[in-house]
Amino acid sequence: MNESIDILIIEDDEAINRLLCSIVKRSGYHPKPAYSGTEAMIYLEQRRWDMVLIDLMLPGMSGERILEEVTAAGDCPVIIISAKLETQSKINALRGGADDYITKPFDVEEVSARIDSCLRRYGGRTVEKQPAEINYKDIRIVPEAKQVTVNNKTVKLTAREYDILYLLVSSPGKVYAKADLFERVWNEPYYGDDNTINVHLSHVRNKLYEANPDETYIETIWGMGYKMNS
Amino acid sequence: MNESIDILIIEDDEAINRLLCSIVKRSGYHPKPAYSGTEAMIYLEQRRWDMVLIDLMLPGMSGERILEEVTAAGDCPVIIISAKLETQSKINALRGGADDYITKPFDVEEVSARIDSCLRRYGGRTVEKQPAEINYKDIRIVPEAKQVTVNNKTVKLTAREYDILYLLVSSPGKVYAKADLFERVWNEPYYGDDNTINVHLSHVRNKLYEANPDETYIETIWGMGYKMNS
DNA sequence: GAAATTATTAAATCAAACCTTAAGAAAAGC
DNA sequence: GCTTTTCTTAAGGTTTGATTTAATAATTTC
Repeated sequence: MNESIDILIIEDDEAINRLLCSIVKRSGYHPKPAYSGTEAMIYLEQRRWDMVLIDLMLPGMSGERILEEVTAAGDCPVIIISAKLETQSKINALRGGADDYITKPFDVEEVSARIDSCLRRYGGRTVEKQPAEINYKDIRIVPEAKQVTVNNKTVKLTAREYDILYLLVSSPGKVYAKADLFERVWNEPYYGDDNTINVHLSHVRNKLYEANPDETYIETIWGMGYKMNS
Repeated sequence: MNESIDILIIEDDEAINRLLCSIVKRSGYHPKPAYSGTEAMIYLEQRRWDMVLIDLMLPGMSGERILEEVTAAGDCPVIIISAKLETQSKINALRGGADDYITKPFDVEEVSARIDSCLRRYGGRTVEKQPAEINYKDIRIVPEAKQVTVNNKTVKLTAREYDILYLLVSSPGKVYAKADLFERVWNEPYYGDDNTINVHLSHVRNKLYEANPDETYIETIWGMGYKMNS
C-alpha cells in the first residue's frame, strides 16, 4: 500500500540536481538523478515513473524533446524547471503537455509545493508525511532524531544501516529484492555481483541481535530477497 | 487558532485584483484590495500588514516607490507582481527589499505557493510568537535580546551562530541535516558541497566550549546531520 | 550429497564527511 | 573613509564509514 513514489530528475548541473534530489527526498519521494537527455531516455524506457522533472537545456537531447517523448508515452506528470524566462517557452512547454513550469532560480519550498500539488492532481496518491515514530515488534524508529531503539536499548546505526532498517520496518512483511533494496538505499543501479548488501545486512542483524538476542527480525527469502519477519 | 493574516493587494486592474484577492482568500488569508498607489499608502500608514503584493505599474504612485516606503518602514514581506519581464526590473525590486517577484501572466497556483512560502519564511517574525526564553542544559537563550548564556556566562554569538544554536536548542534531539540547517539559517537553497556550515558550527562549538569545557553540546551524526546532544 | 545461494567475519583499502585554521572579502559600525 | 566585525573561501588534515576481498560456514534446492 505504501509504495514508493519515484521521481526522475533530469538536470545536467550536478549541484542543482543534488538540490532537487534532496527536496524530493525530503518530501518523502524517491529521486533518481539523470545528468543528460540520453541518460534520461534510458531510465524512461526502463520503467514507469511517477513524475519527471526536466531541465530544458540539456546535453545529449533537449528537454523539449524529452517532454515530447514522455507525453507521447503516457500519463506521467511532468514539471519543467528552466532558466528560460520567456513566456513563449513557458507556453510551449505547458501546451506540450507539461504540468507545471518553474523558473530558475527557484525557491525550495515552491518546488516542493508544486511537486506535491501536481501529484495530488494526478490523483490517488496522497502525500504521506514522515511519521513521528515507527514501531514494529520491539523496534522503535524515530525518524526525526534518526534514533533506533530495540528492546528499549538504543542501537547505534550508521547512515546506510539506518536506511536499510527503516525501509524494511516501514513495510513489514514486504519482500525487498536485493536490487530494490540496493536502489532504494544506495540510489544507484544494482549490478548483481555485489556482496555489499550481504555485509551491511549482516551488520544490521548483528546490532539487532546484540540489543535483543531472542528475536529474529530480518528474514531471508531465498532467491528473492529480504523482509521483516512477521 | 491563528489570528487572521492580512494581505494588502495593490493592483489597479480590477479583474486582476479580484483574482488575487480570491487566491489569497482561498489560502486562508485575509485580502484587502487597493486600486492605486495613493490609496495603498493610506492603508499602509493605518496599520501593520502581514504581507503586501505590489503591481509595479500603478496610477498615483509607482510600485517601486511603494516598495521603498514599505521596506523603509519595517519588516513586512513584499511580493512584486508585474508585467515587466526585464531582469533589471526584477533585480531592482529584489535589491530594493522585495521578497519575491512574479511576472504576469501568472499562474494561480504559483502565486498561492509563493505567498505561502514567503509567509513561512517570515513566520518567526510575524505569525508565531517567540518564547520569552529557551533553556537546555545550562544553555539559556533569550530571543528578544538575542542573548545567550552558558554556564551562567554570557556567550557572544554572531547572527548566524545565534540562528544555528537557536535552531538546535529549540528542538533538542532532533537531527538537522545540513541542507535543513542551511536553509533555515541562511534562507537560501543548499547546493551540497559547501563547508561554510562546518566553519560556523566549529565557531559555535568553540564558543560553547569556552563557556563550559565540561560539556559537549552539539553532536555530529555522521552522514546525517547535527543535533543537540541529549 | 552436490551445487547454488546466502552468512559471517575480519582485514585492508578507499572515499566521503567532517574539522580546523587562517586569510581574504564583505558588511557593519564609527 | 577607516576600523572592526562577521562571513566566506580555501586548504590541509583527521576521522569515520563504506567497500572490497577473501576465506569459511551455513542453508536451501535439486
